Amino acid sequence: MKADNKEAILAAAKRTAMAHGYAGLNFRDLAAEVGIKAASVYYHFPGKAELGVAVAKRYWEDIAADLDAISNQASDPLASLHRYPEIFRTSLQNDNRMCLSSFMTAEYDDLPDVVKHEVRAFAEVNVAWLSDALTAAGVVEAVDSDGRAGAIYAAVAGAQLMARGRADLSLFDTLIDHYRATGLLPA
Amino acid sequence: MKADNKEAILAAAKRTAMAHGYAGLNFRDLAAEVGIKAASVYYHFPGKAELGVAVAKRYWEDIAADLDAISNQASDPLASLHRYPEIFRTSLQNDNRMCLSSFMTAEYDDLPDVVKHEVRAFAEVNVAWLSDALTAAGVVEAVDSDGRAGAIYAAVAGAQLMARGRADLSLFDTLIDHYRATGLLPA
DNA sequence: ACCTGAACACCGTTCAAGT
DNA sequence: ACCTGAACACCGTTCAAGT
Repeated sequence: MKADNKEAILAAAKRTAMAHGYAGLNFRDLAAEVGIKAASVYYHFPGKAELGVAVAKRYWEDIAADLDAISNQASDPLASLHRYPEIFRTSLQNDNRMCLSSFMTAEYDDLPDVVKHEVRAFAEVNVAWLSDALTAAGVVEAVDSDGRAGAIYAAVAGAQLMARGRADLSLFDTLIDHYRATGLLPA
Repeated sequence: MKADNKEAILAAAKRTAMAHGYAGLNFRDLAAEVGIKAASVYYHFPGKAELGVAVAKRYWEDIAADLDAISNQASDPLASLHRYPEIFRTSLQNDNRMCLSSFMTAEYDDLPDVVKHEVRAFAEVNVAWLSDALTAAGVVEAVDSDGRAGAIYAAVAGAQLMARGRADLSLFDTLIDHYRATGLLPA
């Protein structure tokens, strides 16, 4: 059990940050969830900034793995693109949680610099994946792929935020449908 | 000066909430900004929930007035629609602040119910305005205008969030350009 | 190596008391 | 009507001490 406590803290922190943000992370509650004392958390993470870094990094690594899985499973780049919104849909399905990175982007002004870097890394991972898929699918010229990828990422993140505000998963699906119908996302 | 303190608190709270969210509002700092003691703020607002309601309500009222001004100044509905992103651009221009409602939507799980209602009102005001403009401009059938309006609102809010994360106003403009190029926003 | 109890400073909030 | 001082509970953090 001992060696797993650091992992358990990270997992609990990830769930908490996806619902309450960086500001919502606190060592006492985290410790209680894991079954240790608040002071013990400091053995694994020297401070809140370092915990924040570890959580945000773990988050984009997990998403990067999910995106990889989509790329590998999909029959072609267009099929991959079609599945992209699933990443954000899954969070909403999980008790109306949201992208940890979107939440922390809102909290930008209150984030330690080291955490900011991991939050940006999440956006970069998403944009890079989308950019590759868009180019491979022949949806855009390679020169324009990053810009279009950013637009898709921003729009899908916005759709997740709006759907969370109404606690309505079907609204997310409707918004994505509209992105497809208007041509932002390939149909 | 006395009668103005409530107004001064609201103004300071609005600025704070646009940078640090509902969680970032605190009576000590607000009081210091206004030049009174923290306990005095409780004379004007019985608690944080009531302050949150007043701030969120004031926020969407202000935006509703801005939207009205756009409608009245613009030569036609299409010109109105073209100016819509200005609303979100202005916040970023103001020290990289963001839409108070987007921030609070992220904080959804930690919001008192009364505050949630005002946050939803903001989205409704925006969607209703967009829906009217879209219909009047003949961009969509009246039946589809609400869905399309929601998609535009979500996408523009997402663009603001992403641009804030990079503290880069020009990124916001680029994203909006892409929404226009792909057809989500009328060109 | 991993955990804990006890303590500190700080902040959100309350409230009885002031003018 | 409007404001304040003093207090309370809570949280992030530290650290000496435990096994």
